[in-house]
Amino acid sequence: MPRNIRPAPIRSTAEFARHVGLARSTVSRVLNGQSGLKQETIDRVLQAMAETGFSRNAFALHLKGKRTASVGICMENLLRVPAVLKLAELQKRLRERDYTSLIEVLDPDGTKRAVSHFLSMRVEAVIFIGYFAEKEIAERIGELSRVGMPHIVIDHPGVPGANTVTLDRRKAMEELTRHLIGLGHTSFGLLGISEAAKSTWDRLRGIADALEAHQMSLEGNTVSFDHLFPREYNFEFGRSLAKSFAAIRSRPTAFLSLNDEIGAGAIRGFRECGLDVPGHVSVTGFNNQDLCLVSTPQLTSVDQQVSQTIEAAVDMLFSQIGKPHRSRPMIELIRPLVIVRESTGPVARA
Amino acid sequence: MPRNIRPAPIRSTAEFARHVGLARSTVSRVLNGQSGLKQETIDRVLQAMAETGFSRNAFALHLKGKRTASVGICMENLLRVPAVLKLAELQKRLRERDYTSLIEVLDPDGTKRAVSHFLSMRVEAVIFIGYFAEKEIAERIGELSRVGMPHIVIDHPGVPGANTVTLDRRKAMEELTRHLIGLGHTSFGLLGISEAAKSTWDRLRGIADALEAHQMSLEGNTVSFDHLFPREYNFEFGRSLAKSFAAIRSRPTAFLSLNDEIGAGAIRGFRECGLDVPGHVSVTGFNNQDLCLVSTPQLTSVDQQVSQTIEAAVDMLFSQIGKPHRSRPMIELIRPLVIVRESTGPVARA
DNA sequence: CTGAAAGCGCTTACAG
DNA sequence: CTGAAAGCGCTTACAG
Repeated sequence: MPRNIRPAPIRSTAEFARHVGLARSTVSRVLNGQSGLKQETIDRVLQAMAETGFSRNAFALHLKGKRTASVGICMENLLRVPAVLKLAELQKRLRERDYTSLIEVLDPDGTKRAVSHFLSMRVEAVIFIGYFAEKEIAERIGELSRVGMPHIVIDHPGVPGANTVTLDRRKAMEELTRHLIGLGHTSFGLLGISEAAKSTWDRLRGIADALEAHQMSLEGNTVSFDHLFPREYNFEFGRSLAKSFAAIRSRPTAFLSLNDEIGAGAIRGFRECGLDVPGHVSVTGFNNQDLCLVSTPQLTSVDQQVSQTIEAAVDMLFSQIGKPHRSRPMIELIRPLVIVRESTGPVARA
Repeated sequence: MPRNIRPAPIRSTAEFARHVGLARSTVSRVLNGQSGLKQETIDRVLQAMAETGFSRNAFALHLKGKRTASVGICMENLLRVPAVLKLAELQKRLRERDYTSLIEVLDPDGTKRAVSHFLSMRVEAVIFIGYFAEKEIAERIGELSRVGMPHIVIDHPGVPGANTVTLDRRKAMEELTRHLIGLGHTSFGLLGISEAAKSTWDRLRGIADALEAHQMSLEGNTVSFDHLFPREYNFEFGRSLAKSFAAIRSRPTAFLSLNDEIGAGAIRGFRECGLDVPGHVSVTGFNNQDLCLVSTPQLTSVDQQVSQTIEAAVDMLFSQIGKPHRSRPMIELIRPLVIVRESTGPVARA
């Protein structure tokens, strides 16, 4: 059956040159877009490329010394929507600069293997997106700095020595808290935000900033029930917390959540207990995901400004590639945007 | 300042062998885990690796003929949550088999460049996730088949000649429609599901299947207002459609949506017009995303069964790698799971 | 344009 | 264990 006879694929420029009837070096020159070639020759080569599906072996190409024009991206496994948007945006911008990207989606403690893969692939830089195990990422940054490999850490603030671009979560929480204080609130419930989780330390500071500016404090004006439930940081976690708060007498009038899922869950929980949002209690989320719109009432939240974040990261990245290594890390904070929706309102008159 | 003097990174096994004080071939044997080496030698090499951060040049490694043990993944740009879950799950399972993955996140019509990149990187297979431009992906599959490159298409049914794993969306819509018929509904509004979008053809067929089994038909028992709004397929689209439906007299009593966002938007739209869900109208979503829980009432939807899908895809993939090319494409349909929640109920008594 | 040659960084027999 | 050698598939001068 002739339809099943496939010509063996061409595996090298030598073979390919023979097939086109040209010298190996001539083919090579065409493929590298060098000048001084007859148009006819060029066309012959390109047509044969299309016909045979031949493609040069990238491994030989880069072995010969050609830049790989690639960067490695370590992406935290916990794939929430904002992280994914960042990845897509990042790859788009890298492609615009003719860079390819190697992506590894991994557990927060799986960076070692990924980075060594990147190094063996001779990437020109390494990017981390997400929140990784503190010790691990600090080690990786140390290793990369030691060999002078450019790097960026996106959204994991506080890694020693790391070039970092991150949303100013402290500022975000400060603004959110100020918004609530402006509505008359003086007692705050914290949902999933606590000193226990290292990654939320800066948010707690932001809340404190706003409180202290109005002669309030974390100790005196915030309450947490996080210890009552397993830390799932999802809709059900928020719902459970809300039900616990609904059951007590001297309940806070405003609630700040770690993320939108918890916030939406809290709204649901309060309403199931007969409390009106924002009539009786105000609730905020974080991340400004689609589900803020889906919630009833729609959820006040904080936008991550993905586009600005990635733009800053890419700029910072290319300020390192091909330049001498700088010992001082660069740090850029992205200004958050508070989106006020229906879930926050004036404190209820007693 | 000595702290700024970094030793120049070691760039080759030759240099590295000199540094350790061993022969190049000995180092090579250690790195390849060959037998017949003194433990002391092995330890010396491994320790020096750790100290210097040396890693073999992957390009030389694979040029020499070592399998790349890599697959290329083309990922549609339109990054919805289920697609991302698939990506993460896929990469995890590939890693378990010691495969690395090259991922390109791209526009539905950008496959050509990505695939040629994969081929030049000598991947052992190519995977497509998402819905691509019909003509483009058909061309790519043709090219890949011609050179005998294993491939899988996930979630784009109907590509000629393609090895395909996809959720049985026809079956899904049939079951969802049967669920509604069982609740007494006989008049259905379609939100974002129409013949116009090639990608929803199979869902329309599924609805027809269920209707026809009960002496109903698409023509006689379904209505669409899709033509009144720009096709955004998001929350606002659903909300606008619902408001249009709310305004008419002989309104359907059940609504089938293209996705969860539209379904949630429809619920919101109906409620804003004073209609109770599911008291007056029932609404369904598709994809079973987190936001189904956030919606009030919670949204009846269809789960994509990501884990089963990826498992089937990986199995199908490895049934091709290293085996002779088969001319008959393999096709596997994944059985969907209807999740009934609060947004669907008995038809209202007039 | 052609053709022969060197070299990129590896691995893998091979003789010692 | 060492050391010299061949070869993977490319590019890039170089002489013709």
